[in-house]
Amino acid sequence: MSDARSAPVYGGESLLFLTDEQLRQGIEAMFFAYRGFTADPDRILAEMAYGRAHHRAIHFINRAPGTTVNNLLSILGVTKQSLNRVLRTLIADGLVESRVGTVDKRERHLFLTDAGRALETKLSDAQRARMRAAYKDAGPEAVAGFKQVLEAMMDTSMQRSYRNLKDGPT
Amino acid sequence: MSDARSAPVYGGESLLFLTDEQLRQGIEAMFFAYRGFTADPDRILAEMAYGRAHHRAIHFINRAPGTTVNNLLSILGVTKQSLNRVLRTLIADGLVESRVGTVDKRERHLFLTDAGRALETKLSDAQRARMRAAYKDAGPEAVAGFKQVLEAMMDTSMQRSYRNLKDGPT
DNA sequence: CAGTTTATGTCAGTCTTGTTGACATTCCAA
DNA sequence: TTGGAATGTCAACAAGACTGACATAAACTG
Repeated sequence: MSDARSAPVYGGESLLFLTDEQLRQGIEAMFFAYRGFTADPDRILAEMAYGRAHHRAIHFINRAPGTTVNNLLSILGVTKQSLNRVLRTLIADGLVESRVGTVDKRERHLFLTDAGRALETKLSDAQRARMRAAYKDAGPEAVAGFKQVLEAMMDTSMQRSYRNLKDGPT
Repeated sequence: MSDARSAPVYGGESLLFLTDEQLRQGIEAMFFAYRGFTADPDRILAEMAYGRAHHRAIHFINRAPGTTVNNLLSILGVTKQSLNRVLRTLIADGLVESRVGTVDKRERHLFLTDAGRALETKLSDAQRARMRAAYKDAGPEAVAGFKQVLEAMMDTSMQRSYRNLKDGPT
């Protein structure tokens, strides 16, 4: 499995793209690209007292307004205690509003305030600008491949979250 | 710039893939995929007293044996204090060897020991297995697009690091 | 050779963000 | 109605990032 010479086998098509060296390059590409991916919002967040965790919470609350803490938890993949600390500061700072559920009073439904939406836009704009440049640079076919590989890299539970957000819950 | 209706403009080809919604999907895909990307090594590392920082150091030392601390620093993009803490434990645990430079005695050249290489292989295998599955699933054309977009997402300094590792230093 | 720069390492302190444990509230079903 | 399950909160702690200050040794420069 870790054979550096892992034989490029030929079936219907060349499998040279599955050599360990190719895979290693993909791993390094992911590493470096993710740094670029987060760099711009990180710069903005650093000026305020916020971090990447705040960005993620804001992003997904914006994406699915009224979502519950539990739902957000499963999307973000952190513990509720960790998320709660972030939410507490966002609520205290008036960026997020937490409303007690009407049908189930244990649940809290989360919404961005106007100020929260303003920050979301600022962060999103920065991140999308880089994304747009990369997309434009690579072209639509490359983008299709990009998404295809990323989706195949996810756990099935994440694929479900991803598709739910993409297509809307069924 | 944050106009959700950002006009799909038509030039020589459709630019529908550059809508804010498409970019947002790409952002979320990166987020979820990166979790999958790190999940397997993280599980292994958690069993030992190590974290993702140790993995990164081990990966790049393996990739460029004899590299100096400073060089590793610029690849990883962390502070020397942060890297030093990680290296200290890896050296103490006998996974990494630090040799004083022969031509410049200020420099320390870093190498994996046999034990270090063994761990590297274990971590790499896990990560490559997922990568291989994703690649196989998506096919060679998608993989080409995947790499193209990732590379376009990097800062130029990271692109340089990435290409150096890929093609070997000129 | 003296002074400056470079490469590395260390100590101390802080911040973000993850963790576990304990607990309060609410809902639901036996 | 009572006990368990679900939801969310608070407290304490750990990993790993950061900055700043400083020490040492070697290399370079004028």
